This record gives sequence, structure tokens and C-alpha cells, in this order.
Amino acid sequence: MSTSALPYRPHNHDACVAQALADARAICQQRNARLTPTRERVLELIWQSHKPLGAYDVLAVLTEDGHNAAPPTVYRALDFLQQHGLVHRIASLNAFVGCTHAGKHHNGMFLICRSCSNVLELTAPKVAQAVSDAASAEAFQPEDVMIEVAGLCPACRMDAPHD
Amino acid sequence: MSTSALPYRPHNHDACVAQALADARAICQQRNARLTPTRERVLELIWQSHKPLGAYDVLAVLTEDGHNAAPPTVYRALDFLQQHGLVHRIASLNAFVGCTHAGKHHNGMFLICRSCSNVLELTAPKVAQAVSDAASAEAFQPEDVMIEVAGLCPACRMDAPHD
DNA sequence: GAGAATTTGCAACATTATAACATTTGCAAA
DNA sequence: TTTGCAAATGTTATAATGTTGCAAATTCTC
Repeated sequence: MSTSALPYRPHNHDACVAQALADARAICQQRNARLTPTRERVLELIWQSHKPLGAYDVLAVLTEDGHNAAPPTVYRALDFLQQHGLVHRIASLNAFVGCTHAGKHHNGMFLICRSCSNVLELTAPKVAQAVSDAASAEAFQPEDVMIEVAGLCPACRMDAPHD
Repeated sequence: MSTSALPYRPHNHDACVAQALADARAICQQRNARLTPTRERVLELIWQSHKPLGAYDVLAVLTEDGHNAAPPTVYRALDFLQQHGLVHRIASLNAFVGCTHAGKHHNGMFLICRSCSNVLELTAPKVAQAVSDAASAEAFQPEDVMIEVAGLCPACRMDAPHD
């Protein structure tokens, strides 16, 4: 159960999606959580690229599908997927990406390219430790850490005019 | 030009606000930016506590003031204040807090208490360094770093039933 | 199969944010 | 002084995002 995500390089994205869906099925089965058709479809849509997708973008596709969907349909599916660590919400974009470390309860760090919109999720132990230390120094008890870094990904850096 | 912010302890908050406004005036003068009455009033409102305030909360108070304000009035003022580093937007709350390190171009780290809503802004060099290193390792060029930590502040930790 | 719990459908609504364009204000050059 | 420009504000409308509440359907458990 592992997904190797290389959004910044060409990769076989179909395999990427297939893996994510397979992982999701396994995780849900293991937890007795029901990955219903709607939920699975939403997960698949979120995974269609490494660019975050808005709830209403998802909704639009479901509607195209012929699914008689309303906003709560989508938000409920997204809530479910988030609860089970299958997708992350990117607060700075009001949008969602597939989780590349599914199954582990972890707070990722997101590198968000402002040019191509691709997002890379990292787990950076040193960052986590430093954040934890900083919080401790203030006697603050962290529960949820969200780190979003906007900038330029390697590919877009090359394309950019100059620094 | 320094504001010592101790939101988690009792402090003379009037002085806190006065200092923030004085700093803001100085910064704007130095930059030839116009801290107009509306902008100053919005800044004052944001500073009325260390709890983030939503744009529509600000709007409501302006309306009470007798100011004939509409959403763009508030959002423009907030944009201005953000551009000059006088307030920060907390993405996870869609709300704004006064910046306790005004004048310096920095990306703060925010400790947000889920119980009392107070926010403490820190500058944690080790965190910044670790984030920068992690980004570099992916050849990513960071431009804007957002770190929001939700949890329990010292005071609310004590009040809480138990761990 | 009956009853309970979860999930979905559906309508309405709430909140947050922006677009577009007219008007006013502050300031400086002619 | 007045003319002209850029910045700031007013105004209306609308877009984008997210939620509530309840009824119907489905699935699970016994």
C-alpha cells in the first residue's frame, strides 16, 4: 500500500490513480468504512491530476456524469475522504488533492506551484519537529498542523523568464 | 516600533491596540502609503482582540458606526493592510488578525486555539529553515509560506476536562 | 424480515469574496 | 488656480464556497 507521487515529472498517471483507488479500498475495508460509488467517484476525480480541485468542479463533473448531485453530495463525500485520510483540503485554495500518504494520520506539508498549480505533498520530519518545539515553547498543544508553501516548482522555474 | 503580544496572558490590551496603530501610522508614512480613516478603523477593529475577525464582522461594525459600507470597502481595506504587513489572513478560518511583527516582511506561524480562538503569531527561525530545506530538496522555490497550527492554548489546556 | 443506523436526495439558505463601473478625493504640474 | 491624473471610495450586482434540515432510500445487524 504505497503511492509514489512525482507530480513534477512525467509519470504514468493512470497507474497513480489506480493505486490510489486500490489503497482507498483497502483502507476502507480495513476500517469498516463504506467507500460507496459516489465517494469512490469523487476520489477518482480528485486524483485525476495533481492539481487541487474545487468542490464545485467535482460537482460539475458529477452532473456531467448524469449524477443528480447537489453541493452536500460533494461536501459529504469530501468530508468522508478527509476523515479517512484519503484527500487533503488546501485551505489557501479552497480545494482538494489526493493524499499521497493515505492511511497514515499525518499532517503533510504542501508545495503548491503558483504557475502550474501542481501540488506535492511531503512529510518533513524536521519541519514537524521544529513546529512541535515552537508550539511547546509557548505551552501550546498542537492538534492539527497545516503547512502550505506557495512558489514555483522545478519545471515552472525553468520556464520562468528569469529570477 | 515594537508590539509585545501576549494574547494568552492578561495584558493591557488598550496599549496593545494603541501601539499597533502607532506602528501602522509610522510604517505607512515611511512608505508613502495612505492610512485613510476607513483603513485605520478597520485595523483598529481587527486589533480589538487577538481573535481573528471575519470580513463581514468588520463590515457589521462599520455599518453600526454609521459608515455606509459594502463588502468591497472592507476587502479593499484588508488588502491594503495585508500588503503592508499590518494584518494577516488566517486561511483556515477565513478571518484576519493584527500582525504582531508589523513592518517586517515575514511569514509568521500561527498558534490558533480551538477553544478560545486566540491566535499567537510567532516567528520561528528553525521552522522557517526546515521548511526552506525541505522545499530546496525538491528544487521548489518557496515564495509564500503559510503555517497554521490549531490546538489548545495554555489557558484552555488547564480548563479542559483532561487529556 | 424488522428495526436501527448510515447514506443519499433535495431544497433552501448562509457565508465569503469579487467584478464592473461611476464618483470622489488628494496631489502635483501647468 | 485650475487642470489633470492617479488613488481611493461608493454602489450594485453577482460569483464562489459551504451549511442546515428533513425526508427517502439503502445497508447493516439481529
